[in-house]
Amino acid sequence: MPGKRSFKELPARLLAWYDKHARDLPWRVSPADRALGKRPDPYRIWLSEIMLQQTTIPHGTPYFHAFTQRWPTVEALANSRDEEVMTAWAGLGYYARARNLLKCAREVVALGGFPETEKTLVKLPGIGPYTAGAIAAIAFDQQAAAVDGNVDRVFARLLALKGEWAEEKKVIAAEVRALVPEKRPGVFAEALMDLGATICTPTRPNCLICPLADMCAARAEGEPDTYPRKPAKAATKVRHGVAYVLLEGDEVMLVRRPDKGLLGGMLALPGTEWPKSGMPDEAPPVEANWETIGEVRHVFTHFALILTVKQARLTAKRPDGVWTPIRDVEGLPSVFAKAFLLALPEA
DNA sequence: AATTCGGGGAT
DNA sequence: ATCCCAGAATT
Repeated sequence: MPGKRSFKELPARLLAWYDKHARDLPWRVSPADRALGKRPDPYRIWLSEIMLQQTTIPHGTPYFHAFTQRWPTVEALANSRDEEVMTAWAGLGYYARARNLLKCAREVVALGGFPETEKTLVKLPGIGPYTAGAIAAIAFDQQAAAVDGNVDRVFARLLALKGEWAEEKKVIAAEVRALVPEKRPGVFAEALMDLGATICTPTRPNCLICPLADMCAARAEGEPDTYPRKPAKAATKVRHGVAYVLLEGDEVMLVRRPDKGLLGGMLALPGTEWPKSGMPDEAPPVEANWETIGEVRHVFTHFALILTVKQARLTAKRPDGVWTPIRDVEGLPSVFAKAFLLALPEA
């Protein structure tokens, strides 16, 4: 049995591959343009990294365009009202990211610009180990590692890691840190992610065209797609709730959810709690002639929700709501957007 | 170390 | 149905 594989040639091999096969993404500077001295805009790199946390590029990209058009600079974003940013983020999910985005923008402006090192970046709200490394490397050419889900998968296979996944991830982080080249560390970060996204894919990796195939222990074993070996996830349970569409004239009553917890800080339809078991036992927000207009099924990370939607027309507005003309409703998270659509199918 | 936190697309 | 996605913050 040979000893631990050497990845001495890995960085050069990977960079050569990337020079030819880099994905063209809106926030990126291509390897060719980098060679001409062009540098990415730290604001755009930061924004894209936050938006793409646990989010696919097809889903995040339209939001990236909308944000950069509306807020071209971190100063513009920092000066925006919280509600505008939450509305623009609606539908993208993980709304703590949007709250932290604004906090971070304001801290960055107070600092006079983005800090340039991993150590300082990671102190900012919404920036964790991955994002700090990615920004430091990609935007500031720091010799930092950016270990995302792609990179975890690539190295789980290169090393054929079979142990407990939480421990193996630490092994991977150390391995990647040791491999980051002095020159073009940002390009190296992008290249590793692209390899995972386009060749070393979760299912059916295309080892035949992989530039690292000869270094890959999982490839040598013959079943690379069985890596990484992650623990099984718990089954998602079902919860029930009721959402209310209160109409008065041509306006609907919305509410602003508190900053903490699920859908924190977002606009919503008023409704019951969603108890972990059983049916909600709360009374409707007002006495009215409630009509059940449908049911929405929506899957969150930890549970599935069956939301009964009831509608009533009032003759006087409740004072504690955010009354909004029906045609102007925007900024609802997906579950409430679906529910509202039941009431206003033409909207 | 485990849990919370969204949403949509691919398989 | 299950897994995955340029993960971070909280408990």
